[in-house]
Amino acid sequence: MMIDPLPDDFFARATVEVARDLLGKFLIRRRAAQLIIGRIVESEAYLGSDDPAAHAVAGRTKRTQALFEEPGKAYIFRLHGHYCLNVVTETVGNPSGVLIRALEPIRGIEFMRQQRGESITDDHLLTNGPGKLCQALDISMAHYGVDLTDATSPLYLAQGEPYAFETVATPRIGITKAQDRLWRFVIKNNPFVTRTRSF
DNA sequence: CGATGGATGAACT
DNA sequence: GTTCATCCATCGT
Repeated sequence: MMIDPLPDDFFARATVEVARDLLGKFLIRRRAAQLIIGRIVESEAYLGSDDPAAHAVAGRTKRTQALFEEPGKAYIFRLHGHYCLNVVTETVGNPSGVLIRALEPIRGIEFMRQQRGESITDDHLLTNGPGKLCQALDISMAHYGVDLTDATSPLYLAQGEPYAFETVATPRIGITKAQDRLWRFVIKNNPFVTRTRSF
């Protein structure tokens, strides 16, 4: 049950709602016989229109191609030498998505340590950032456009197990435009969220 | 074809 | 609090 994938219609909704509802869900990386699992504890919504901070403002390019495809697909981009993972939302042609910013390691933590480097001794640092979690789960451009609603994919999203928490909305991190919009969502008091930056 | 600039992370003071 | 290594798609020439 906890590894049943989320259905298509979970993602074919308003992006801000999907971002908030993804908190507590499981991100699952299938590698051979092993499942690497993290609980989503931080997310951000990026809208296809009226959002100056979103990649969608660049229009349909080779980089943003996946954003224009079906909701539930993976949109991955490279930034400063790191990968970042998004889930496509809304409808085909509406280039919206949710950035997965932090995970709480659930299963496969030894694999995550190997991926992140043996110098990482504090488990809180394994997956508390969009680039870190991609490194920890071995997510790369090989997963660009994969179906995150399919349990046979190397990467997908699942309901997870029951988990009670409070949600907090804050401004998004690392952007210079539209900083007034409270489209970052975190699980209150969860130690695996990213540190907030100052500007 | 060179320049630019990030939805970052790590290592500093 | 700060700096800086990082990569490549995109854009200007």
